Parts: sequence; structure tokens; C-alpha cells
Amino acid sequence: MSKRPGGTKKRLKRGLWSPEEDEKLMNHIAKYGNGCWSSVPKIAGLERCGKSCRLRWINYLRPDLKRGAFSQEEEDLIIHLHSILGNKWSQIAAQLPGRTDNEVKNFWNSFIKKKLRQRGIDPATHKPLAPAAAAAAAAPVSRSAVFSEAELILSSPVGEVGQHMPPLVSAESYVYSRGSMDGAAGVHAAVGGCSDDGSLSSLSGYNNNNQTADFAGYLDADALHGAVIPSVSSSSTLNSMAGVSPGGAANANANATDELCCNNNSNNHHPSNSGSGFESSTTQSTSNHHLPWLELGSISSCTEDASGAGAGADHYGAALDELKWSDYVFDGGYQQYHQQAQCIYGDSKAAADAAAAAQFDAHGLVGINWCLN
DNA sequence: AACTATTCCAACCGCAACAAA
DNA sequence: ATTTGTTGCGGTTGGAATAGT
Repeated sequence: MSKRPGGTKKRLKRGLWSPEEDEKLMNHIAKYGNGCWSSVPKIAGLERCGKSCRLRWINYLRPDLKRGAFSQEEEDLIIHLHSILGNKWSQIAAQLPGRTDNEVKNFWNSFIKKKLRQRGIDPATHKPLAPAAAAAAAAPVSRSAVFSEAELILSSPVGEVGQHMPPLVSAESYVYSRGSMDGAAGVHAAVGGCSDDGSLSSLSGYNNNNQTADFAGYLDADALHGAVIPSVSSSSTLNSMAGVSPGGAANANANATDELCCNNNSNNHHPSNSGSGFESSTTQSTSNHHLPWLELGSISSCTEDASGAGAGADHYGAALDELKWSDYVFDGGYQQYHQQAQCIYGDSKAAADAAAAAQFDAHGLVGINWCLN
């Protein structure tokens, strides 16, 4: 699959990765950790550019990737987040454990977009299409999960919304309502920092990486205390996985990751099983709530306690426990690398890399950290 | 069975941001 | 202050898989 002729001096391979190349890359990362991508091809003996290696790792090889179909909850969340964030795929993916920005983007472009149009909703604006266009686009849909805008706004459970969880807002309604909100409004106030480009810019700030902390704040900045559900789309994700957030967030993440480290009883690694991982786990937790992270917000916000950080963190950890991260491991030879889950490190990138290295170390592989340049 | 059209998704590209030299 | 290298992000592309004829 040669997309474009390469003009580099040494012809680099392009297109799909072979199993052999995957193995080389995996072996390299097992040995040195991930990072310093420019040197990876040389050391690993790959005829690829570092960028390609990085992408392959992030989007496909990483052991904590969740594979298989998107669950209804994920779909709902993507739609909602897109209504607020727009095409900020990395930020959206940051709220979807085990999903990459590329995966979310593809899912959006290939599935959700179409579905929204069928429901007469403009995927770009999340507003109803013009009547004629809507009628033309109207078609029976298989399930009720494609929302009208109002449904989008109120995708959290009845009761919880009214009591503890302010209704989620569409980008549009948020923009126009933000001025009237104050701190008491919780989520609304938190969301009030939307930047001009549609991203959320001044939310909790608990995490040293805004793009992941932002929406945690949106969900309920006070309640979540910066606890961010990690994605796999970037190293910043690992930051949050590693518990780099100051204050209460550290505890939250510590609890969460602690749980993760102990959760090794995955019983479903098959990527074709759409019910694995996230979906099945949320099923477990949906006796009370719709979306686990919304649940977190609502639960901890119930405490209304200045020391709620701990409570929120506990809930967060417990909920993450239910997420069964070990389910994200996909089958095949790489599973061996990840039956130990994430561990906790205290510092952003180094932590992320150390975490990655530690995974391999746990299996008797050399856990040397990388990038000594 | 053969061909064509469509869909899905892995991978690539260009750009921006950031850090180090 | 400037240059260089690295990383991350979003948009786009093209091939494989699938559906339709």
C-alpha cells in the first residue's frame, strides 16, 4: 500500500505493517520503552520513519488499547463531547479509555456522522438540519441512541441529572448560557472557560495536561478533582494514567491505578467481542447510572464536602476498577506484555515512559527507560 | 462467479507547539 | 533570539473488506 512515493534518500517502507515489523517494534519498546521515535527505526531495524513507528505504537500496538466495537455509552459520549469540543479528537479520545483519537475520528466519520444525518441533525453543528434536508436524510434507525439535540443535552440518567448532575450542554446552548452561570452551577461554571475555537480552555487545571483535564472539569470539576480517565491517544494520556495531577487528583489516580494494577483477571481478550472491556463493565455499573464518568461526577458531587477529594477519588477508583482495564488487552502475542496493568509514577512524561517500561519489566523484560539523548 | 460500488480503517501528510542546543 | 529536532494533532488518502448487481 504505497500511498505516495517517498523522496527520502533511503527509501522507507510505507503502508501496512507486517507482523514482523510489529514484532520488531514491540521488541524494541519492550527493551527500551517508547519514545525517542526518531531513533527507533534505526535501533529496531525498521525501514520506517520514527513518526510511522510512533503512530503504529499509539494506534495499534499499545497493549492497553481497547479494540472492538464502540459501546453505546462510548457512542453517546462521543456525540456529546463532539457537540462541545468539535473535532478535537484527542480530547474526545481522552475521555474514552482505550480508544485512540484516530479510532474515534474514524468512528465519527464512518458511523456517527451518517447516523446523525439520518436523524436530521447536522453533525457539524449538532443542530437540526433544514427541514427539507432533514426529511431527505430521514431514515429508520436501528436504535434510539442517536439523539435529538435535546436528547444529547440530557444523556445522563433521569433524577441524577436533576439532583446532582447538571444537564450536559450542547456547544450552542453552553455558549449562550455561560454568562449566567456561577460557581454554584458546578458543571456549567466549569465549562465556562470555552475558548474561541470551541475547546475548553480554562477548566479545572488539575492536570498538568489541559487537554485531558479540561473535560474532567466539564463533567464536574469540583467532583472529579481532576481525575481524568485516560485514553491512549498520546503520551499525555499516560500522564493522567500515571497520576500526575496534583492534589486530590493524585489520590484519585493513585486509587484508580492501584485498582488497575490489581485487576488481572481479564477473561475476554478477543477484539471481536464488542462486549468486552468497557461495555461489559459499564453494564455492571449501569444499575444506577448511564455513563461511568458521569456517575463519578454525580456521586462525588453528592458529598458536597470540602474533603470530597478523597471521596471522589474513592469512587473514581472503584469505578475504574469496574472498567476492567485488563480487558483492553487484545489477544495475540502482545498480550503477554500487559497482564500487569499500569503503575503509578509521579511525573508526566518520564512517568508515562517509566510506566510503559515497567509493564515490560514486570515480565522479565528489560525495563530500561528510554531516550537518553 | 465476476464485476462494481461502498464502507471502513490503518496509515500518511502537513502543520503547530514545544524543548533543547 | 534563532535554529533544529521531536512530538502531537487533525485532515486526508488509499487499500482491503464487504455488499450489491
